[in-house]
Amino acid sequence: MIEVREHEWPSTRAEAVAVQQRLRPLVRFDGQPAEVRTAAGLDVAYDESSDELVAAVAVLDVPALSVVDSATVRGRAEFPYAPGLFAFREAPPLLAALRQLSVVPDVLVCDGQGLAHPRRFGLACHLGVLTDLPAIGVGKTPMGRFDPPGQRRGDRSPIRMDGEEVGSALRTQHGVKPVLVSVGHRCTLDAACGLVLELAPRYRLPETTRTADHLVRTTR
DNA sequence: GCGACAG
DNA sequence: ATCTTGTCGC
Repeated sequence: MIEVREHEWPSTRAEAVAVQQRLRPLVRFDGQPAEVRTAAGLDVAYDESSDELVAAVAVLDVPALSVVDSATVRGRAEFPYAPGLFAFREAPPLLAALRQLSVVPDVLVCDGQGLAHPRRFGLACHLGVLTDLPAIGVGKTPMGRFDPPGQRRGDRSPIRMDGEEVGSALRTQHGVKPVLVSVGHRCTLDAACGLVLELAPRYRLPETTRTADHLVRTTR
C-alpha cells in the first residue's frame, strides 16, 4: 500500500507558496526504478458547481498498456484554482485515490507540470514527494517558452523558464501538438520522455492519462 | 499600469 | 476544468 508523507494543506495562497518552498528541496532526481513495469495515470474532473469533483487513478502494465488496477474518489475541492497552486486543489483527492490502490505503481504520470513551474514544484513534484514514488508531469498547455520541436514522433525541444531548462516539448505523434514533459520526482528528463513515448504509441496523450480521464467522466 | 496565468 | 457544431480522416 502507498504511504503518504505527513503534510499540511494550507488555506491561503501565501501559506501554499510557503509549503511549496518547504517541500521543494525534497525533490530527488536519482532512485529511478531499474525497469518500469507499471505506470499510473491520474486525473480529476469537476461538476457544474466546480467544487464537486471525481478523482481517478489507473494503473497500466508497461509495455502491454492493459489496466491492472484503478480507483476513483468523489469529493469536494477545498482550494480554489490558481496558476502555480494547482496541486493544492487536485492533490488531496488524488492522494485519496492512490491510497485505495492495491498495486503500487512504479511511476506516477501526472496531468500537469513537474519542474516546469514558477517555483519548480508543480503537481508532479508535489505528488512525488508526498508518496516518494517516481513521478513525471505531462502537460498540454505551456507554462514556459520553447521553440517548436520537429514534426516527427520523438522530436523534442527544451522548455525554458527564467533562463533554465525545466522540461521538454515532446512530439508524441507526427504533426500533432507536442506535450510538455517535466520531471516530478526520482527521475531524469530523458527517462520521462522515453516513458511518455512508450505510453503514447497511438495518440497524443499517454494511455495512462487517457484511461484516467475516461474513468473520471464515466464515474459522474 | 498591463498582460500572463498547469487544470 | 467546462461550455459546444461541424468537419476531416482513418
